[in-house]
Amino acid sequence: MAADKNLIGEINNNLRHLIQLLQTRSKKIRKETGITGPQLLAMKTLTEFPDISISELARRIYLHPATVVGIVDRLEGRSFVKRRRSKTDLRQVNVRLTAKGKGALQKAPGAARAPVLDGLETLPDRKLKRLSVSLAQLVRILDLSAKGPILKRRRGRPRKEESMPVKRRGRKSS
Amino acid sequence: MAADKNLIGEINNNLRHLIQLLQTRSKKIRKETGITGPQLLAMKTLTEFPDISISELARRIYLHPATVVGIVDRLEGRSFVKRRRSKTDLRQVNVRLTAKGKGALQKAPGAARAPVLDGLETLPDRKLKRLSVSLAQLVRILDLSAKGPILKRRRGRPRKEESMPVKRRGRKSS
DNA sequence: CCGTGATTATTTGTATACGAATCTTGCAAT
DNA sequence: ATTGCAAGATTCGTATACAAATAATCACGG
Repeated sequence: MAADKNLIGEINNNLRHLIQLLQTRSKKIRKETGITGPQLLAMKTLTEFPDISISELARRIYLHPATVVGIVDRLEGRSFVKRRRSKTDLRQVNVRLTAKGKGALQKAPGAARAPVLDGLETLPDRKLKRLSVSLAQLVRILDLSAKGPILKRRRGRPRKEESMPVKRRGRKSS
Repeated sequence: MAADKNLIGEINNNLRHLIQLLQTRSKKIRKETGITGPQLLAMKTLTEFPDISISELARRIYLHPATVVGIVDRLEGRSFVKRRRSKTDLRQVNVRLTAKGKGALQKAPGAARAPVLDGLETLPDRKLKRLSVSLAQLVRILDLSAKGPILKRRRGRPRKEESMPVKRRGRKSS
């Protein structure tokens, strides 16, 4: 068994398995809390960065804006978050947690608050560090491979806006 | 910055990012080959293990049988695979690649054939080994945490069956 | 032989998840 | 000002992905 091939194949396999485990985990959290993993992640992010736009939220949780629209739709449907059209830039829509949303977050059990890492705390620091480094390396490699030789610079500027009701736009309103 | 919290948070973050990168990768493969990542994975698995049941295929690629049904549906729709009801166990449905499916696999570019690891080969063996070990560790921890204290033994027995046309069953046929 | 529970594939329902198209708004160059 | 292009949010279409329910079959005990 060629060492290289097997190593890479094993990594591949473990990645598949890993993703499936995280998926199952999300389902379990949903059964326990009524909130899915991505929804929880979005709300957690909104705790840390209140009132950010859809796009910025998407960037922070590594999702496509179109995906985040759906997640926010569902959260808003349950009154966990609220949308507001930005005053300074009418294209943007800002999202923020409601009191009900904050309450739901607090009621979520520990497993939900730390979306991944139940057993990780039992690992010695050394292995934890190694895991972190390896993951970062993997991400970096995939990232470069994805973006190719191009490297895009992005400057973020602070934003401040206030309220305003939100009217949907886009291709078609039902 | 508390070392522990940050490490775990970073791992979490990198996992998110990693999943998104793999997702994007799958889409790119689809544009290039017309076949998605999971479909490709299923076909690759069928190359290695021809004529296995839906359940076994699902186990091998770490997916829920219900998910695999959809994937096989689409592959069968394009005549890349074929379903056959097992003769020895009428509950099972076996899947195998067609000539067209094999051809499509061969035509898939290198990136598609190694679903993840373009840049990985450039890594020195030492780092590769560390990555593999860390991933395995992570998977093991999540797996245990998912299954809890219970450990289920599964014995797989070999299966051999032959042809037969497939008629759909289940809740309702359209 | 007959019932009972387990196994297998499927369907249904719901939630991600992304790309492409679209509309609105912002911004800069002419 | 006008034109044109970029950025933001949304919709649509498609593909994962899983749990629960369902139907068929199997394996087994009596």
